[in-house]
Amino acid sequence: MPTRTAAEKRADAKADYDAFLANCPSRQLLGRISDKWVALILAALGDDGPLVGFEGAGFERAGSERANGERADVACAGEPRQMRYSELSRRLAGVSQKMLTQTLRSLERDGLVTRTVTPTVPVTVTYELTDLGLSLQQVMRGIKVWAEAHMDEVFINRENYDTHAI
Amino acid sequence: MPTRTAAEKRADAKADYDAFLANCPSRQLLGRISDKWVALILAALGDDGPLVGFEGAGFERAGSERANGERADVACAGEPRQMRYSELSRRLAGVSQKMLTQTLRSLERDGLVTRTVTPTVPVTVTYELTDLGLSLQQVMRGIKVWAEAHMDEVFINRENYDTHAI
DNA sequence: CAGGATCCAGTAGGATACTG
DNA sequence: CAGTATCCTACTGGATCCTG
Repeated sequence: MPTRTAAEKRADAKADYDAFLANCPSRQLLGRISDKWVALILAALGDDGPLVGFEGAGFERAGSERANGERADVACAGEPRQMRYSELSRRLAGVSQKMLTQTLRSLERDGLVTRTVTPTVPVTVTYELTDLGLSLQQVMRGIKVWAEAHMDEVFINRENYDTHAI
Repeated sequence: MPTRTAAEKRADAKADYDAFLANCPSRQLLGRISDKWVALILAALGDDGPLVGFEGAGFERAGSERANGERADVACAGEPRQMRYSELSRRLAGVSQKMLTQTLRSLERDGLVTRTVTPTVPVTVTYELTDLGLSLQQVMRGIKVWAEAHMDEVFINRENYDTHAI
């Protein structure tokens, strides 16, 4: 059958992408997902627990208890990771609507999140990770965690660097 | 003892960093490391093998054979992940000297890589991951791999998105 | 509520030229 | 070789106003 879409042809071409190459699409994709807001959005939509052993059995979720009130807006009840625009906006403190919308659109286009519009009185829009998005979230999560975990160490290194080498 | 550096005071403050907060230093750090060039530099300095079981025993390294000459500049012999400036420059195809130098400085300052100058005739500078850098590389590697692995899927999603929703 | 549309400042980042 | 310095453009991203 001669009617094959470009997508199909690309799919079974199985090109071995290499982000080290300047013109490889994966380089561009890498640039797209290596983004602060992407990391935070994915983390927000996926922080219903560590789910380390995802493909297997028991995935325990991080106890959603944050004793000190302040922000208990995590909203991870039941079958989680499904947030409204305004929830995301509040969770990612300091994000501008432009960046939030723009990043969400990009994620939606790439098939990492789904956007669901519910025609209530004031319209309700929810975002949710797709399976693909979840797979990326698994690795992106690590970056955020790493940053939070090694902040102190980095601080000390910076101080050394700045004072020692003037 | 009253003589405690700011670094020390910060260290045992053990603040629970949260990148979701706008003013948290970890947010800034997250922004810094969520970078295409950071990902590629770390990957280049660390691609001496999968080293999944790093802390444990046998780490097999990816066979450093690239039959077709062209670029055999991977230079992962012996005790690997130690690259010269020019090697990195060649490996990260398309990177400008400015971005390469700038990113390397930043990584050095944060204690992720070490910079070693050997006063040969034309000076020789090598970069190497620190333990801290290696720990980050372990997670950053996943992003590059993910991008390369899911490129096709993303392509299809984009096509659907673009055609379906005009 | 969930954005779309603009405007505009800041900076990321490439190109080029020069140096120890 | 491994940068530094400078210039300049383009895009990032915030602020603001507007709409269904």
